[in-house]
Amino acid sequence: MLATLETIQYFQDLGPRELSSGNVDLDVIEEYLQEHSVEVMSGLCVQRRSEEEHSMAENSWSGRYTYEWHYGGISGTDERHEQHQQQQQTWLCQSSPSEWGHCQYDRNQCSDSDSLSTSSGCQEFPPSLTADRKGQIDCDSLALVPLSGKRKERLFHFLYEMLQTPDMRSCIWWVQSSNGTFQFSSQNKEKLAEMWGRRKGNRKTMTYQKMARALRNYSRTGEICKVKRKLTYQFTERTLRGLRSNSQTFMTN
DNA sequence: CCTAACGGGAACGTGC
DNA sequence: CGCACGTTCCCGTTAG
Repeated sequence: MLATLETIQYFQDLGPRELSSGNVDLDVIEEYLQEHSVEVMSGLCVQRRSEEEHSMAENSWSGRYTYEWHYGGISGTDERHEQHQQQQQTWLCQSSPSEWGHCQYDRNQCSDSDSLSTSSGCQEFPPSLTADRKGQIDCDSLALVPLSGKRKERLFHFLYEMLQTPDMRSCIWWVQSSNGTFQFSSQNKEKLAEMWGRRKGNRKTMTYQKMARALRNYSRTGEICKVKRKLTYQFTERTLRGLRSNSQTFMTN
């Protein structure tokens, strides 16, 4: 929590010029994220352990998908679990079915970022700090980073984290955050891929091509699907729900 | 025709 | 050791 706020402050401290120009050194951001993500998680775990000494085992996994992991600090009590479920229920009710075209790209809904002049109301690019700050940065920033311990962080966690990081918008941004559609920058997608590779500690440099292959596999598992639009993907409803409820829980505790 | 992006089979790596 | 699952490699295809 504290670290999350510090993170926001950190990016704010970079100054408006760098933020708006998108020229912030991505290495610096990555370095910062790596350093602090560990702190965030360990901090939460320590705090939680002291609060709920006999809660569920840390990092127990109850489902098929990684986001169904329950950190000790998240779903410790039945009451919390209920709240968690209610949250999901609420989310389900709020999201209109029409927003979930089951990964069918609908030109009427989303304007193509290549033709930004066409306004549809759902296009969230070009990235405006105000749009993001009022809607997302306050609640989700980096909360999903710490898939600590036994299970490796997965690509879609990383992407979601990047999508919540304002300064990564030169690499990746929401096309329509309400339905989980996001898009990679044609210019900076390789940079993002490299960051992913380095975070995983790969021997070889990760490329967008390889990262996209991993993304395609998500369509089989129903976690992310491809949108018929250049460099654009969509978190499935289930995935997005899991990601959001996780980050919300972090913030509210 | 060229290039960027996509698609998918198969090999590889890793945790259990 | 074997299995399951996620990642990476590689190459053909598609679209602009």
